[in-house]
Amino acid sequence: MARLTESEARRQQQQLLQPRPSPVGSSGPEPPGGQPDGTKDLDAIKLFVGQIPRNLDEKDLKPLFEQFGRIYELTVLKDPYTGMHKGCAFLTYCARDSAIKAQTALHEQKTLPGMARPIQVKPADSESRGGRDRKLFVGMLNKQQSEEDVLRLFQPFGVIDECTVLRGPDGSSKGCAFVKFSSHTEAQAAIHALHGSQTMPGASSSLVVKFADTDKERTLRRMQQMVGQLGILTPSLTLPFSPYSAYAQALMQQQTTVLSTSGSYLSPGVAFSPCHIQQIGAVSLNGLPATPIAPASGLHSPPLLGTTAVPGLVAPITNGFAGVVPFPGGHPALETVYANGLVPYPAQSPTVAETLHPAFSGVQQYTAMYPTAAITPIAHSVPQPPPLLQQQQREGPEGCNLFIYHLPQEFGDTELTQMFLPFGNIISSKVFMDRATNQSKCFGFVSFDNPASAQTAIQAMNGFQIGMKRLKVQLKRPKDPGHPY
DNA sequence: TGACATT
Repeated sequence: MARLTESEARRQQQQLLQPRPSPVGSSGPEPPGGQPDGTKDLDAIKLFVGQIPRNLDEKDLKPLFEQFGRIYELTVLKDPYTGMHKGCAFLTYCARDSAIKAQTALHEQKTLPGMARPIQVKPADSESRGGRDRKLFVGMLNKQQSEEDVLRLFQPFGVIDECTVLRGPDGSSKGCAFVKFSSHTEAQAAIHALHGSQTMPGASSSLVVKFADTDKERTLRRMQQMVGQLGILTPSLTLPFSPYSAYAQALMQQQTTVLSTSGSYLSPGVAFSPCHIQQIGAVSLNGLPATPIAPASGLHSPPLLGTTAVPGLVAPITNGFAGVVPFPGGHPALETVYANGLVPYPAQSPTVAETLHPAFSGVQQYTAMYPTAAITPIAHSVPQPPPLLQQQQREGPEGCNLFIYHLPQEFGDTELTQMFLPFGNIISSKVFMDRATNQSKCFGFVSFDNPASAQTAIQAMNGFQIGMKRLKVQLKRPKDPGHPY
């Protein structure tokens, strides 16, 4: 009964999150009541209201709820496609207190005309899940510290709903944890008191306590890491979701594919399984100083470059790039670049940066032509260990083979592959090595299985800046420059 | 600067 209502609510909320076409006619002459009105408390609670008669819209409901305080936002849920009233709403008061009053007074207490069941008024699922309002990320823990130790550390600041130390596949701590308080205020207090307050034995810097990333932020962070680690100079690094570079876009697309392939953790209604948490942890930690990828740990041997320290399901891409990060020495400039995601170039203003990147113009065009088909093979190639290793040096059909010059010295086959993975199905990729020195010759080949992918890659990557160089990406010259006769 | 599937 109440169960049913809840799961229904969840479904409805999920539907709400799906893209919906612009409302057509049926929502009435009034603008939908979703416009935020005034300001709300930082810790305001978004309420889910269920068991509303379908003939009542926002303006009909307003008086009922207004008696508990000023309404910030009230939105009746409608079917995204039919625009049909779904019999429930989201309600946010300006004051947190009003929400509590309304819940107390109304939830299960009153039945609206025509309804078989009493009205439901309770915090929306989004209030307890997915949001970053009371969940903390804790980094720089001692790897010996267990959930109990973390609890002990955080208990003084409030009621803890959940505490999870992130662990690797072998069960060893990753030196970080999630701690969920019962309220935003408690979480905030813990941040103030604990962040940077102490350095755990064995940790490389002081304790990190911050609100956990939302899914969006996590995705963005990962994208930025990858982009940053590639040393791409792009002003979009600080502008969330600004579709600046075709490459960033491709990465985003690819990640979406990866994420949805590996499980439904993007779906707000689905609780993370411990397994997912571990995978997410492994990935999202990359940007933090505590990561296994950080130069502190044993990544200083060239053989590790690009050969994913974590040959996992979720993050071969990330790891592959991450492998490029720590340059053992001899490339201070690049190291700087990769570490902070910016190119140490005289030109760092967005304007100049843009002019440096012919490839960045026409992003929309790129987006439009980015074929869905090109994404699909990625989904296949990602979760499986890449079978690319053996099939080197295979040329694709004419028009599918790229010649790439000005590769960073450190780029190996893996990095090359991963850099071009977003654009299509790669048949082979090869960085040429000087056989005497075993050093890269800074050029290589990538072959796609279709000419469109090759063209897309050229569009996006030719002129692409990595470190101090800009890539040259062209079609490989046809095999026989002469003629068959 | 360099330059098109190598030993």
